[in-house]
Amino acid sequence: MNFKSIEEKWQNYWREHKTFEVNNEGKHPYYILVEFPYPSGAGLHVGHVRSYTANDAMARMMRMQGYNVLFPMGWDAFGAPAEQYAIKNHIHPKDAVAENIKTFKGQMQTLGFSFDWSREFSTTDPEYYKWTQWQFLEFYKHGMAYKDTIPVNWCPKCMSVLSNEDAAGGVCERCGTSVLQKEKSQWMLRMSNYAESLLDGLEDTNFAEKVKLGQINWIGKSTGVEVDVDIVGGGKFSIFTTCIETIYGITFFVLAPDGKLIQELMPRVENKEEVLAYIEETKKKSNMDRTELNKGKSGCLVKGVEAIHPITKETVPIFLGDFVLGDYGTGAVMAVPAHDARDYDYAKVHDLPIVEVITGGDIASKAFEKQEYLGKGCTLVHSEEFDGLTVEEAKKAITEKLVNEGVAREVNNYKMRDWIFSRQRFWGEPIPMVDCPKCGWVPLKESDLPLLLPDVAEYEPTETGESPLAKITDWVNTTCPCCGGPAKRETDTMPNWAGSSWYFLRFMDPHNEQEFASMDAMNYWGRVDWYNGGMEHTARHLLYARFWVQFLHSIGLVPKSEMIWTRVSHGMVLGSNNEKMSKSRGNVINPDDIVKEYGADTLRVYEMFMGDYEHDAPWSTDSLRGCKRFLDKVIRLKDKIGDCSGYQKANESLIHKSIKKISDDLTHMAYNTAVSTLMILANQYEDCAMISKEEYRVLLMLLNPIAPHITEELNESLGFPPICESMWPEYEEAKTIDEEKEIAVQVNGKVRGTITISISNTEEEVKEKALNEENVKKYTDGKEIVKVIVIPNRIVNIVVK
RNA sequence: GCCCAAGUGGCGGAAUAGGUAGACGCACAGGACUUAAAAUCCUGCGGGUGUUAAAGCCCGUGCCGGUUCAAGUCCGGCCUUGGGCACCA
Repeated sequence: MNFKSIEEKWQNYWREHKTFEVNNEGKHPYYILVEFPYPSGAGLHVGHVRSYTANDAMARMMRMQGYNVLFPMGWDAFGAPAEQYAIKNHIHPKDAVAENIKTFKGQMQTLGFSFDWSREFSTTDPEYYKWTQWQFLEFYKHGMAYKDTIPVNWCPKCMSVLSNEDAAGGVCERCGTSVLQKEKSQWMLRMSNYAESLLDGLEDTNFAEKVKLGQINWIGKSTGVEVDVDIVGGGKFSIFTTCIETIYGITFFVLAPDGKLIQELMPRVENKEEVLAYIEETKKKSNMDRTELNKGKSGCLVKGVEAIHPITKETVPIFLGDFVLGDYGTGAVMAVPAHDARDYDYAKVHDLPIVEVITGGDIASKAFEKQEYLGKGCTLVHSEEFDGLTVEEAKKAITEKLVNEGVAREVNNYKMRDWIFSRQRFWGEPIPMVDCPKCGWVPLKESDLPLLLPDVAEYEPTETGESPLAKITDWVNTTCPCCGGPAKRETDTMPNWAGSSWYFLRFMDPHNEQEFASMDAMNYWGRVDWYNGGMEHTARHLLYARFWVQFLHSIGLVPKSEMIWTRVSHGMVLGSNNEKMSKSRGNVINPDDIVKEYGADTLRVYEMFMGDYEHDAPWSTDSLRGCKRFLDKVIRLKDKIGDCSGYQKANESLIHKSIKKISDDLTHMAYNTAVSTLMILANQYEDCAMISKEEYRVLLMLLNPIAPHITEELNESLGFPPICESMWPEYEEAKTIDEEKEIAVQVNGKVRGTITISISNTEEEVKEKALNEENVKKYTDGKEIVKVIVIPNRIVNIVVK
């Protein structure tokens, strides 16, 4: 059989019959979403094929089960690679993107994915990014977007700001360059306002546990106490601590060199030169230096400014140290070297006293920290009236005392910061804001959206790190939407995560010109029922998307605060050498080559069969050939069709079991066992002298979601209506049970034989059969039978003494 | 350092609720068909022991213990490998 022409034939059939296009009406809406790709120049990866096939199989089956399945596809096409490519090749990114989309879409179509192409869009379409800009203005109008000069993650190679999420680990997500800190004026979204709500909202989702945990860790909530500390001679600052029980152990305070506090204190500082030099030194260090290379605890004493201990009122010195971060907590910490490893190291380096306030550790050698002392019944010392209390009692009592005195508050802090929303790039959504010398920052009028990207010849960032848009003066110079006077446009663009933060809403209503999506459409679909994507997006895309939705919900623009119900992830397809596929490793498999040589159906079956969907799996062309053999066998089975009313009984229970198993597996990501069940069924048919048309068709129907082309072709050749227009086979529970079954008989937990039982056998009958089994008798003869355990339909265990 | 996931044949991997460990496939070996090759079909395939052949027996799911009639699965303690976070007070 010529798979190429069969595949084309059915792909055309589906297109012409609009088989997979859905309306926003009808019973049982179900929204299956697989992350839309960034259409890179490399084309579709076999990894894409794995997740698309899996979700396609689920979508195809559910359609046949009567669901109105929304299974859309689009393009996340803004971003650095397109821009880099444009710089290199001097073509407009939009042309490069159009070319890549064409390639991707063509590849997807040759693989037969049942996407509803009538809903396709790209984040780079003005009709789409108009609404991304519109939503940014909503953030702005509700005080959720603001401009601030802050030290930001700066990639010197990309010459752009990175969000904390993009700079995880202190290196640029794109190019791996070590990230520097740089003061820049940036648009920010107040994501930290939603920290608690993003934690709580996880309750309203069905995300995989590891995804929830990933988000919880990234948000990084810690509960503690903020304490005011008076400064000798007037003034005060605050510190945040989760270990208030150690407050009597304070021997110094440490301020962040990049924080605002030290700047305020500067006039009173006696060793200004030394302090300023240290601040400068810190700025020059990249994140890497600060974390990896600099655990030596650098810092310097701030002379002339001393603190007063909040309880003992003793005078305590203040230091600077870059292990304290300016943008976490209050940018200042109480240092208790006896009970915190960082403080301990700092004290050792700077020769400061160490005072033990919790018993049980060995302060002479190292700090006795909370993870060691909590919950062990350790008690306080050197802590005045709190001496003798356990750590847990003291935590409560000291907090109470300070709160009552009005010098402390219980607070939560989060590692997650506000979202840095500016990028100094060309290829992104322009931020629709205008800077007017009279009116300040003014949003564009809604009627002026979309604010289009201009056509330019150069895409390189400027030498000062400004966006290439800054060079286009006739675009930059505009009039103020407020006063009409001359003003300048914002030249930064939005990060690549903006468009993907709400695309799943647009798919519900992709052609709406009045709204980003109508409430009716969103109410109809409800939410994304099933969202499949990579684990690497847990702390970024998925978090941004949830934040975006929660904000839109808070202003009444989306129906639910969580618009994504189940989130699952897939494993990678590795090279045959078990390493990540990459050009440099020379282990890349191009899906086009496989489709050409083996056909789309074979590739689809293989990728479903290759292993546990959620885990990485290495590529094996040998195994792929095995899947080709399986499909060939299915084709050959057609020759066995005949009149065989006498044989049908033998297959009946296996057929019912197979329907049950595959229906179940395709919705539980057990694709590999679904394929093996199909193989078992085909093997069974092969052992039959003849099979009926109907039996054969069940196999075709069950295999169809995974191998849609060949099954449609075989089905048609038998004169049946197309599978994609038929109902999914149903099974009867009663018929999934075997009449007869072989079960094991154990003696003292060791298998000594097997017996064949029938469903009509009573427990007594089963017991008797077991006791009479030849080999079993060898082990029971002359022994006392203590008891016989019969697990119906499973096993018998005879306990002897 | 902290958090998560995973360790099962030569390989990818199966094993609902604890109930015959190794389904299904790959690779390999032997055989059939063929002038030959391909394709296809049959047989074997964890280790050891045993036998003309079998039956049978012993060991076996990273390691050490435990619970149970019964442990790949549950509990305690380790080891190893991936992944994420990392001076977050």
